[in-house]
Amino acid sequence: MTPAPSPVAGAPHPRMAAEDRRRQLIETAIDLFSQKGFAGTTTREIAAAAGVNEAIIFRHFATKQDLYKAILDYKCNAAGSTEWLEDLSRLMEANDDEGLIRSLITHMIAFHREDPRFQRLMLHAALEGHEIAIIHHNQVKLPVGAKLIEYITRRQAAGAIRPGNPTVVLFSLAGIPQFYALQKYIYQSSDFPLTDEQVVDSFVQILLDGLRTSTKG
Amino acid sequence: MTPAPSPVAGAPHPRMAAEDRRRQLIETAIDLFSQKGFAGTTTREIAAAAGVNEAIIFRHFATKQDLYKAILDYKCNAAGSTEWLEDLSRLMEANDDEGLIRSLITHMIAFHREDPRFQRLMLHAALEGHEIAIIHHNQVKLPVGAKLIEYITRRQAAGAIRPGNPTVVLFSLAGIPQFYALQKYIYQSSDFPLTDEQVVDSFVQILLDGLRTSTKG
DNA sequence: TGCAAATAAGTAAGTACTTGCTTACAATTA
DNA sequence: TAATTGTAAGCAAGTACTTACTTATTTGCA
Repeated sequence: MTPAPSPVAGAPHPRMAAEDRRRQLIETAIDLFSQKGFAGTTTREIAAAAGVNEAIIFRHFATKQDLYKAILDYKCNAAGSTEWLEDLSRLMEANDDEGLIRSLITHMIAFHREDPRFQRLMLHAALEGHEIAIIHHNQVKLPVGAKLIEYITRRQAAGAIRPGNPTVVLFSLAGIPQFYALQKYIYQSSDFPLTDEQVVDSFVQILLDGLRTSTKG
Repeated sequence: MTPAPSPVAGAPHPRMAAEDRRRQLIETAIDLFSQKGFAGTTTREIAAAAGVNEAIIFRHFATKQDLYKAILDYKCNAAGSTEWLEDLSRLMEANDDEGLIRSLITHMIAFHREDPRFQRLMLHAALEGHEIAIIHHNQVKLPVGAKLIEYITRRQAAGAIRPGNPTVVLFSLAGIPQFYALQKYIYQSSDFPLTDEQVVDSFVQILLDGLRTSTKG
């Protein structure tokens, strides 16, 4: 039983096991789709980048669209986002506002830092109105958002968070790290001197002061 | 001197004056590029949407890229963003933190509400790494950002804004309205019950409390 | 174990169609 | 007439996808 060769793009070894080849094609596709979008990437390019003939793409995936959708399954099965959800739940039960804000910001930034290709891909998909963006939105963002809205509402009732529409509070909470991560990891418009940890600390302080019941009148 | 017919897509009248036709093609191109991206839009589609033969696109624009770039000139010449810059400068001179935050947020949201097509287009361009996104970034966002950084630094020295890296403060300031506008006007993921004015009020309060020198030891 | 048969991974060279862009020519206005 | 706006038809190159066929690996059975 020989160990399967690691699915590296452009590896010299031909004749790969089907599962490995499939993974390699998906990885290569993520690379290219995330850089140039779905319409901007050709199956020929993907094949060339993977170092195989174009036909084998269509042996593993019926259509280009199928390869596109397979990316989502591949990433969702590999994602360890369930641990994070449990983390959030624990902090919510403890009414730990600061811990919750910190965890949310930290993870939102970490997602972009650790997998900017996937985030880029999802942005492309969302802009082009592709199905996979909607699926991802409904499976990941909506549930988290709903839990947070619930928590915010409860904490508002307890007088710990400023009153007002809880969605507005959520937008403030999510907007800051999202914008930061976009600028730093997706557009890479400016190299930024501070580490993510330092930035997170500042964001947490700003949001804590901003979101808690006003100390002024 | 007959009044030029308004450049409406699919207008029944052929034989348009060159300048009008040019404008109409640009408007139509904005529509399609903003929906499907540059690579995802064909010149044939643009011609069909404009109700003319494909060849006349290339009479007015040497290449598809040229039409793409012309959009930027067209929009920049029509933009009334200079007034806004003067508005910002005035508020900065007066050290009016609240007024400045409100103006920034209001205008960032208004840009998306009033011209979501252009914002979508720029998002596409930024993701695909097109030149026009860099030009727009350098001509619009960088100058405003630099002015704001300058202001924040000054107000930090005066003890009015919390200390720390001014770019972090700017990210908080810009991130919230940007995220809100993206969700509401670009992705249209959820219809939102509150008006922009109400949302702006909340954002201003949150940011004022969050950004001013901490009231708590 | 040895080894042919079955299975699956690979390719070269196409398919029908679409792409951005061009050319030759007709209609409209000055 | 002279200039300009328009179009029909098509080009070479590229698109997603197929086909016919070759090669390697696994498997069933002596």
